[in-house]
Amino acid sequence: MTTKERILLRSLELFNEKGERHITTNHVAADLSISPGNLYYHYRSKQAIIYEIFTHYERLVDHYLQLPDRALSVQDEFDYLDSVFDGLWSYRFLHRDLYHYLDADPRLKTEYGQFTGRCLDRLEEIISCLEHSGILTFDPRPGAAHTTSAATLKRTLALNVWLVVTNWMSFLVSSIEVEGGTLSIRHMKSGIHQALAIQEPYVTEAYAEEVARLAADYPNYSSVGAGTSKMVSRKAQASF
Amino acid sequence: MTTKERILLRSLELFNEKGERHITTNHVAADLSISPGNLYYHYRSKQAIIYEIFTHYERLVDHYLQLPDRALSVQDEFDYLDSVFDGLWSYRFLHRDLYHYLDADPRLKTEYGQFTGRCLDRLEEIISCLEHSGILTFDPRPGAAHTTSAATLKRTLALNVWLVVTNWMSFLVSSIEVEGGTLSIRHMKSGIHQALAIQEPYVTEAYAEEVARLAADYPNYSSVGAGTSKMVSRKAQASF
DNA sequence: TGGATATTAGAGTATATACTCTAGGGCCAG
DNA sequence: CTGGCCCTAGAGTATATACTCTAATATCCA
Repeated sequence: MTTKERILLRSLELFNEKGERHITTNHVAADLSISPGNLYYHYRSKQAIIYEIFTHYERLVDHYLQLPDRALSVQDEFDYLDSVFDGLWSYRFLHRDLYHYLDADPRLKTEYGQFTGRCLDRLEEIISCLEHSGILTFDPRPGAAHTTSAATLKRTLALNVWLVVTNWMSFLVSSIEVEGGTLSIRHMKSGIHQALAIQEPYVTEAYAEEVARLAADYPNYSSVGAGTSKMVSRKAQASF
Repeated sequence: MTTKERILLRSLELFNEKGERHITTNHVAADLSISPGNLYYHYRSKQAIIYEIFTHYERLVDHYLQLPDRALSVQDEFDYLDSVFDGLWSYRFLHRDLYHYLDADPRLKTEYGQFTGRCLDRLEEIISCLEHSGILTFDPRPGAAHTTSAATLKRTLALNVWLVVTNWMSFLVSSIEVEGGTLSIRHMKSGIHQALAIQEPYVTEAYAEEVARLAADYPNYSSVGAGTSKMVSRKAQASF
């Protein structure tokens, strides 16, 4: 592995572990037992390192969201969610300070905006494929409210899934008291249930059971961490 | 207004406008035409200022989410969403660096975790009230998939609404190219549609129309900003 | 081999910024 | 008055940190 690659990789690891704000370029250099000058020979700024990490992240997620050349199964949907959560986890520092990075680098802001757009398009296509496979349906059903067109519905659904998935970790951080104080990929994956819940009303009866069965393999939010005490122990104590 | 109050208020304004990272305590002091020493006489650290802003924010949102002593109307639901978005907007700098603030201040982390828990409880109660009013229903419907209990459904729904609402702004920042480059409360409010969309499948037929009518008053995401070109111009070109 | 090019070292710097310290002014109770 | 106390000024500091500069060393190719 070249020095340049080592710098990138180790930066990512340290940023994820300790937070980018706390890791100086000198830290990274020291950790790799190279000199600051050396680091700056390969990357002209800390910003440049972060930018390159972003491009890796985007490439990874683009890759994950590719559509196969066949109909989609329920398992496929789980694989999508699973791998996207993996990606988010591997680059988790990015989402902790996203606003700041976009604010500091106009080029990044533009490209990241395009990336978001691409992801939403893909998500919408995936949803359409699942509809085509008979797993989801957006046809108005008897007794159900249907004031929105199916197309709008799918676009909105895609966006909401994206919002939940990409912000699941920040929610965990702000609500959970994890044992040991550190989040793990296991906690992260509990977000799959949240994402599924959004589409649940659109799952056809024929596939409902399979979805539920596959979902059971993933850790549940309330089981995985302490949470707020009320979140865990509460049992349908709703006021009515 | 006392000097202490002026410091807090102006800090909030500057943090929101320019970003907390870019506003030093010296900036705040200079802006108020007071000395740094004076500022530190009232607040022993920048952290302390931020902490106090947090408590104001939490008090405000707690206030917004109070349950009235009567049945809830559709209008009430819109009022909830509307005012929470107002709150998020007024304290928007908090959500830009949330992770960092919680990381830097354990006391804040604990209290914010409790705050999140409270909000989710309130949201769940509101949802239950709306169900009681006949606006929402979680009864299994013919032809619909129903593998989850109504109680779990409501809790999950509350959390998803919370996720979408609290992260709507960060999505806007990362996707929209706003005219003039600055986000406004108007952009923010377009998130109401997103939040509503999550509960849409549970709206009873009797109230669907009223919900749609009231929603029409709020700006739509695609109309309010340029967005990614594809987001705007695309017209149901889904692949099937 | 020898010269050019790529890489590395590491001390050093410029700047930002949160915060301190001392001194003094205004105000009010006694 | 006057002594004490809340408030304010403002110069100053300690520290962090992104980045530079020069010189030395490795590597590669003719």
